[in-house]
Amino acid sequence: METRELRYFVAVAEELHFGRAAQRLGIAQPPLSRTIQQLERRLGAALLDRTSRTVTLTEAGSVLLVEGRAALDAVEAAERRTRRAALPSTGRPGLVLVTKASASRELLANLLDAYAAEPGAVPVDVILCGPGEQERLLREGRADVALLHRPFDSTAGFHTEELGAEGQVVVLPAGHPLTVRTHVHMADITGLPGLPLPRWPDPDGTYPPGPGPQVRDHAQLLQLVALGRACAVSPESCRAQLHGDLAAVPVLDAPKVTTVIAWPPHSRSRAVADLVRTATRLR
Amino acid sequence: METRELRYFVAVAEELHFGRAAQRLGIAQPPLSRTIQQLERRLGAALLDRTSRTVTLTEAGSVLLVEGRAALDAVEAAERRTRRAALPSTGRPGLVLVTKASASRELLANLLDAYAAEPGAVPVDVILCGPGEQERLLREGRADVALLHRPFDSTAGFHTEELGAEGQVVVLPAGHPLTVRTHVHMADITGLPGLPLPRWPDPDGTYPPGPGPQVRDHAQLLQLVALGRACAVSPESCRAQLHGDLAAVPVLDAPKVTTVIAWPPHSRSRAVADLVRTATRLR
DNA sequence: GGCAACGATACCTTCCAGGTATTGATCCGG
DNA sequence: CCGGATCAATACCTGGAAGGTATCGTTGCC
Repeated sequence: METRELRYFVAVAEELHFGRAAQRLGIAQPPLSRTIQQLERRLGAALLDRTSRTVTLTEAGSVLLVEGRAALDAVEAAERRTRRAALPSTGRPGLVLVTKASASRELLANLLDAYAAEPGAVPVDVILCGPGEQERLLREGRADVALLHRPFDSTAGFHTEELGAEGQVVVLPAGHPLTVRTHVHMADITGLPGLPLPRWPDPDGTYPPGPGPQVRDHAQLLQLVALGRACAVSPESCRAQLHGDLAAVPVLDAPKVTTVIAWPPHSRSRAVADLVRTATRLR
Repeated sequence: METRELRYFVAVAEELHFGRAAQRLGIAQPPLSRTIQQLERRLGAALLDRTSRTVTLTEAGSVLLVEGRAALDAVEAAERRTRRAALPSTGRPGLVLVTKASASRELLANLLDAYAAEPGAVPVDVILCGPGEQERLLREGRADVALLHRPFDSTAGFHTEELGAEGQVVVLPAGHPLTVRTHVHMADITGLPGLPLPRWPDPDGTYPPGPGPQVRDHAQLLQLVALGRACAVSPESCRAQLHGDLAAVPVLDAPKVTTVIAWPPHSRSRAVADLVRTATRLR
């Protein structure tokens, strides 16, 4: 199977429309039809059910959509990492680390400082991104290591080392009645009148149905809390980012949040290994 | 990047010889040279340093060798899983489970029985293979789920659930002086006169240097122990496979062996999910 | 029933993958 | 120091496949 065929199939499977898929790929529709037919013949498997009005995925087609995306990601990662490895080493980012913008500044700073002090340390670029994006960046080879937070982020398919665990707090508008408490339980905050928990986007960018405002990142969320439109359950370390309008109260029975350092399983880079070792020593 | 280019590059990188690589690929040498040149131009990176006598990998080339192999595995897995999904469901293996031939028969039997009793269970094919092969089968899409044993097997790049842990025993020829002991420590058995620990092959099939006989699987190993040519440290559960010529004594300070069930991170299969759930309930 | 939408087919053109023959560089034995 | 052997690169040719345009056949819909 060639990546060209995979790209074509994924486009059709996502659009479920040969014309639009062809347009997206920048080719005419007939060659696209033909390529998909060849692919089906070669695999000995129908991938799409087409009437002259609708296109739907067969069972085999859904499998190839999922597996094919993963394979394309892997190819893209190989290409990107190779390109990076070929850049002149002066000034090239030796390592790209990705983490959530909302993550603990302290842990990250400690890690970067400690690593920089290691013999043989290379320059580290830090990418801050919204929740859920880190895994994609790591899979696509845009980053070498990530700081993830279980159970929010999935560590699917990566090597990981745990760096630490912390409890969670509920973030409330300053002056809210609950802020006088030394601690609360989950039951105290689900269904607080006027302060629903927010909804985060699914990996595909859509929001699950239900009450609560839609948020895209942590800054947005804190803004909404300050406005009295939501409350939030967040790791303790976010307290460092709270300003006067916000208050935090520990939630005793909220799940512990584990910070892990994650990297692609076949990484052969000495820099990644050094950084991970530094991180685990920090613990 | 096309998979054809990747396959060609990997062949050259492994052979470090254009002629042999071309032969292995079943093409002539000139088109191979040209394809690699195109690839290098497109990546903007030298992958190979060639004098007219020797070929060596550049830094970027080593990166592409590792990443490219992973990408090719992913493509192959996509292809194989799609083909499987297209087979007529009557009699088709719904699930392929791979485990070491030496693994506990009991756990596997319990798991298969419990899963078969689930509503919606599909037929499960079991592949037994030598140590170290499971990860490859899983990565290449030849299997859907594996039973691995930490710390022997790496769980690199898979989702896992722990199923249980066990201690280890030393397996000795019956009648060996140590067999009268109720337990031993590692120090008692490293350097037993005439009974060295065996050497297992590396992933590439070669053996590390050193003393001790080379073994390829557990049956070989037990044979060697029975012959009085080696001793072995193995998980407790292997006792079920010992016959009269062999004896086992617990090793108190040997690392615990954890049995885990592992599956590819993007598996969307309900059957895999059901099997994993069954396995964790068994625990 | 006619029209619009949409995938498949037919047919042509271009380009590239692959083959053969050869060159050019380097190592090595004498 | 020379001649042959080795090995990658170059030159050139050919067939097939990828892509384009025009058109057909089916189907849903007003």
